[in-house]
Amino acid sequence: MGRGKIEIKRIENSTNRQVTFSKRRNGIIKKAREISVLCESAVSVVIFSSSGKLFEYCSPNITLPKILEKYQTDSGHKLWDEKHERLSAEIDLIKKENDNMQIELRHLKGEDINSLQPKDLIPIEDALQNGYIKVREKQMEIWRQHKKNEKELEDEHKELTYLLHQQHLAMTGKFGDLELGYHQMRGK
Amino acid sequence: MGRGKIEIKRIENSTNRQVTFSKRRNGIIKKAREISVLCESAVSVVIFSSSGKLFEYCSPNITLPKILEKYQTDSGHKLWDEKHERLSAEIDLIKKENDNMQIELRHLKGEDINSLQPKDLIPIEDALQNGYIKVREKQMEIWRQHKKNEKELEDEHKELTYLLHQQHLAMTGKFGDLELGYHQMRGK
DNA sequence: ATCTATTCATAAGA
DNA sequence: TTCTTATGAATAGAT
Repeated sequence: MGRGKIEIKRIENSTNRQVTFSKRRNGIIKKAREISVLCESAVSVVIFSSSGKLFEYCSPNITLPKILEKYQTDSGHKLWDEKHERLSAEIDLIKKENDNMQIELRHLKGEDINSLQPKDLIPIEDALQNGYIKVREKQMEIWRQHKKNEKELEDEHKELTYLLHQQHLAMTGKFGDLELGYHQMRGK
Repeated sequence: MGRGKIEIKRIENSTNRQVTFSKRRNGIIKKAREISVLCESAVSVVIFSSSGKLFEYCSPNITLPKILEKYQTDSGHKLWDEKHERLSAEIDLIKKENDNMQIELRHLKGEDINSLQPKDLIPIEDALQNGYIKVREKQMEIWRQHKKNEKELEDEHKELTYLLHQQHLAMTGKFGDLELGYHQMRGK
């Protein structure tokens, strides 16, 4: 297609190569656009020139990430590196952990236990008893602490009342003396 | 380029569309191969037919992941980083869920309850009691079922024993008669 | 699939 | 780069 047929091998003349690149690149992208419209297909074209310049085409109504995601699932080839897999693996792991805990939690709440065997019920029962004992112990401890505080407060209150009374007595006594003296003086 | 010019718009005839797709797809991939050789450029073409079938071309001496990595750095567009972020966010979410469940579980087991307030202990206590009741109920149910089966088996056993006895009596009776007759004959 | 009349893409030249 | 144009390639429609 041109003034002469060319062999498909690297074009040695750099200028020629660049010109041909430019023309053919446009050609490919035009063709890509056409096929995506004519045949409503999703097309992605990514081209780097030998000098490293980037050119791309992607069908409308879709994005390159979406195309590549589909590419991955369809082809089975991994595009996103280990990091992606590590993350996915971690998610799987945590989800599994999650499920196990969910089950354990539900069992402790007495849910979904119909499918359990008697021997599976025993550790659940034990755990519940154990937990109950510990929670009760804690509540008792709090109660005792509360009582103790109350007692201390009461004692302190008594002490203060007593001191106040003593002080009152002392002061009354003094005032009594003063008043007494005063009246005595007046009376005299 | 064909027997007639065509407008660049969706080909309505499904068969035509498929044929055209096949021809043009080959054309594009051929062109891609040619430009990558002629101009030593890196080219990636990914095409999905409207039916979802995947076709691809990638220049030799390079891989799609490499092209896409370069694409990311050159274009600044995120292809999979976005996905990574989504995965990371998902991990965080699940981990949080996990932690909450872990805490709930530990509380139900009577662990880490020192920091709890009395009012926080109450729902835990309730849950433990509730769970315990349900587990005990289940155990009782199993026990009852077990007893019932045992009873049925016993009854059946009695029935069989009885039948066997009856049969035995009947047979002994017959043999007895025979033996009696025999001895009577011998004795005679 | 294969054929072939046409249109299209493009190599070389300006 | 862009335009021109001769020529080979691609392909639409038919078989």
